[in-house]
Amino acid sequence: MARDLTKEKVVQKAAELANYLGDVHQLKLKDLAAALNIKVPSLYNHVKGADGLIDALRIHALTQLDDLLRDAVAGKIGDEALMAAAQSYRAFAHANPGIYQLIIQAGEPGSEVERIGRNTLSFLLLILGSFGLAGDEALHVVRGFRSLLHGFVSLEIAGGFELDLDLDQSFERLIKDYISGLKAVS
Amino acid sequence: MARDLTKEKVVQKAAELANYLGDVHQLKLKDLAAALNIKVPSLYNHVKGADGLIDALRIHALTQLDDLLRDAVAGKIGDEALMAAAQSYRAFAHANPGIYQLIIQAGEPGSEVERIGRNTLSFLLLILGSFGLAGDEALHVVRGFRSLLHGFVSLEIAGGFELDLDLDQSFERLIKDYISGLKAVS
DNA sequence: ATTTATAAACTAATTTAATTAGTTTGTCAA
DNA sequence: TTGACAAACTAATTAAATTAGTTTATAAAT
Repeated sequence: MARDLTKEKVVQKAAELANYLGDVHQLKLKDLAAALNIKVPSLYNHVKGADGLIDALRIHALTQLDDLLRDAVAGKIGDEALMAAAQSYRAFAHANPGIYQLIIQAGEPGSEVERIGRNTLSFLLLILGSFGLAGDEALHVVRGFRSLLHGFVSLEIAGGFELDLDLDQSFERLIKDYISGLKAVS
Repeated sequence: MARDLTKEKVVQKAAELANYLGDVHQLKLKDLAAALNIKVPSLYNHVKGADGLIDALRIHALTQLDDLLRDAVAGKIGDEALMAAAQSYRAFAHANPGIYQLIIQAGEPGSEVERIGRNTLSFLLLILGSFGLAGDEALHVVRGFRSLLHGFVSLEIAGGFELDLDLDQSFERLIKDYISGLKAVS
């Protein structure tokens, strides 16, 4: 019965379904198995149960985000690089509403998740370097920047912004205000 | 068997346990019932099952946050009011790591949750008014401010900031940068 | 061509959690 | 003292995840 199902295909399908549902925790192994035309226990040949699936999805999401950021920022520096990073971060969240939430959990020391996280962090530091920031200064600002991005998109995805007011404008305004704040201080 | 157990006591105990566990979804009805010395089905006399409990905890959290903000800001205006609001928001999150996450979900139109949310929003608008912002301008900035706050504290609670670098400093820096950004534009 | 090893499927059974149905029992008010 | 009700209970059901043990298709080795 060795079919052509792989771990990658399982995770890919899980991501699709989770994004369709809008929340990864609404996806049940029963639904995933059905979508793959197998029985639930057969999933255990590919992922370590529900928890293992979540882990795999987290790695999937972090990898994809890292790729998107690097593509979006390529060739840009300073304000333009920061804005491009911000826009692609938000685009990633919109395209992945169901699994987005998985990216905020820190990885265990030594884990794959931690490795990818550090990778993305060092890339962000590179951008801030082009912006004129370094050392602890830059680390504080990376935290701030991540907070902005995560806060906005997670509120957006959760439906936390109720008013009838353009979200693109709110987002751009937020990033611009923050960037000009960075300049005001330095 | 009419004991002196009330819905308030059930919700209060649930909040304690959830905050102790650090994630409301790790709290099982079995554990809550045990802590209250009753059997699981008896919980249904007080809350509408697991979902009803979550709703009640959300209202509990939103109400508490609204109170804390009003207390913290009382008598302050401008920069000082914004900073006080930010610090008390973060303090709320630290004191309520398990149920904090519940506050970001928007309420159904007409619901209690929506009512409290609007209340807090109008209070924040009041602060921004003292800061010199009004209209759509102010609404965009409220969104930005909420994003900052939520982003920072949720990353913090989830362990998303891995580096050995003072978090209080990162937070204060973030708020200050943003405020000076607001001034730079206006 | 046949055997053998293995990966990946399966069925069946168990565990945990939430829920529903129906029953019992204190307390309070008529 | 009786009757109503709220709040507890037991027992049974449903849903989901997991584990154990079995079967089977493919692919490599004789």
